[in-house]
Order: sequence, then structure tokens, then C-alpha cells
Amino acid sequence: MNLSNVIAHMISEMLEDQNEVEIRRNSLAQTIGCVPSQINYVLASRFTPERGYIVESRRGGGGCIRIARIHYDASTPLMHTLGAIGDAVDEKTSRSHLLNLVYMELLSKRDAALMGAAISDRALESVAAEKRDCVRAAILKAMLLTVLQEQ
Amino acid sequence: MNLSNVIAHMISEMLEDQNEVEIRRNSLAQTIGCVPSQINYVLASRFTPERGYIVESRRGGGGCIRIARIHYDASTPLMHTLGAIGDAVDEKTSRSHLLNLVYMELLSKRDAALMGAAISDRALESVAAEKRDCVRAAILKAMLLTVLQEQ
DNA sequence: CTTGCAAGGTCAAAGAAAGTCAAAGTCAAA
DNA sequence: TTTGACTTTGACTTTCTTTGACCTTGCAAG
Repeated sequence: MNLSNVIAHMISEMLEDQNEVEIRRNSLAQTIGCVPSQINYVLASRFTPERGYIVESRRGGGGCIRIARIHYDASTPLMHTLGAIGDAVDEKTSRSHLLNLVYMELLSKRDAALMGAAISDRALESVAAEKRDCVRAAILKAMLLTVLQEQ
Repeated sequence: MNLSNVIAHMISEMLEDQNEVEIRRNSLAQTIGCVPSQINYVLASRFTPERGYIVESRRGGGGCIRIARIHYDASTPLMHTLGAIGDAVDEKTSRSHLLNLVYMELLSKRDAALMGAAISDRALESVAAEKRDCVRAAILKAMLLTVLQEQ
């Protein structure tokens, strides 16, 4: 496993009991044995708002980094996603929308997997490439709308 | 026996004791003595979802390829449905398949609703009418396959 | 004030995998 | 002999990670 994963794992573990932790960047880097900026990389790539985290920091003497979990609710994010999809969307973007919704706990992993299967290029193979993104958008929106209705 | 078969055999063997393995593409290619992209070819041609495999990968430092096997039992109703769908299916037939699976408690109502939305003529509006049933079949099968995997 | 140290932040270059795609090769069936 | 499906290869692309040089901020002595 690479360094970044190790660090991410470490932080997740700290967050297990409390849903907020404070770390000192330099000392954490030193105990792990990496350059300090790698901590930033890990935070930027894995502890994003999309994945349900807020990261704040203070510089200067006695500075530190605070990482907190957040919980989303309400159907606004769903509506927002619906809007973002528009009339056409590629597979990658669709997947990141789905992931986001999972992180926000508005979609179960299972639902996301199901939807992911439906909108994969693989499933849409027989649709002409020029129309694929548009068909995908229609399917994805239809499914999300269903989720919205079920709440 | 050609190279691809050798590689496929090798991977199958690894999957014999566990039903999930991780490989490093480059090093495997090196030990076998082939170009790395041949591994991709083998995976794409032989370790497909239809044949009961899931392949996932991560790029970059520490990247790898994960291959998992799932066991399909041809006698299950889900498999039966999968067979019944074939290469093309209309909306009405699809819906009765879904209803049936819900009745057999293999699918929750929610899942069925989600799938129903994805395969509705409404969602597939922009697909040429002659291709619609074929696209629908592909989508439905992809989703059912996902359900199968999750069990 | 102002200066110096103690944090943390930014960014871009280099490195490490894996993915894609099309050209060329092989081989068996028609 | 031709054709078409399947293989093999390698150049090029994309994604993710690691590293280090340099920047900004806040505090606390002087």
C-alpha cells in the first residue's frame, strides 16, 4: 500500500471514535516519515467536502489542522445533482455524482452500484457514441427522480 | 498454447484458493515476459462480468489491478431471468420480469423501482426505436448482474 | 513596532503505475 | 487464397503519488 493510503487510513482511524480530530502537520509527517506537504496531498485528495469532511487549519506557532466529519441531509443535493447532469453526461462525471451522493449518505452503495451499472459505457455499448452521453443523462435522471420520490 | 491463454490460466490459478487477487500489471508482465498491455487484453477478453469476474484498478504509484470472481449458480431465478432477457426486451416484458423478482423477494421494491425507471421507454426516448429494446436489455442485464454480485 | 521563529500552504516537476488504440501478426475456416 | 477473428506489440496518454523549494501567517520577544 502506498504512503498516502497509510496516512489516510491513520486519519480515518483517529476519526472513528470522535468525529473531529486535530493534528500537527509537521510532527505527524515526522512520525510517518514523509514530507509535510504529503499530509496536504492526502487531505486534498481524500478528505474533501464531497466525501463529507471539513478541513480547517491555523498557521504560526501552535498552529494545527482540524479535520471534521459532516452529515448532509435533505433533498437539495439531489436536486442539485439533477441540475448538474443536464442533457448529457459522460460516464466519469456520472460516477463522481453517484459517489458524491453516497458520501452524502443520500444513496446507499448498493443503489449507486445499480445505477453505475445502468449508466456504464459497457451497458450503453450499442448506443451510437454521439448519443450515448445524452441517453446516459436521461437514464440517470430517471433513476434519481425515483429516489427523490421514494423519500 | 498462446500467451494469452497462459496468462489467463495463471490468473485463474491464483483465483483458485481465494476468490480475489491483486496483481501489479508491470511486474506480472515482466515475470511472464510480455508487454504490460497484454495483461489488459487478457482481462478484457476473458475476465469479463459475463464470465463472472469483476476487474478494478488504480493507476499511479502503488497502483494495482484487482480481479474478483463471483459464482453464478445457473439454477437461480436471477440467472434464469438474465437468460430470458436475451439480446432485446420490451418495456412491458422487462417490467414483468422485475415484478416477478420482487415477488420472489430477490429484489426490493426500491431496487425494482430504480431499475424500472432506467429501462422505461421514457428514459430511452432518445434511442432510435429499432435499437431501444436491445439497449434496454443491456442495461437491465447489467443491473441484474450487479445484484447478483452483491449477494 | 519589528524581527525571528514556528507553524502550515502552494505549486510544479519528477516518478510510478495503469489504460488506450491502432498497426501488424497468426491461424483456421470458407 | 482470402477473410475474419483473435493475438501480440509498442508508442502514447492519463491518473495518482512523492518530493522539495519557496511562500504566508501568527505569535512572542526585544
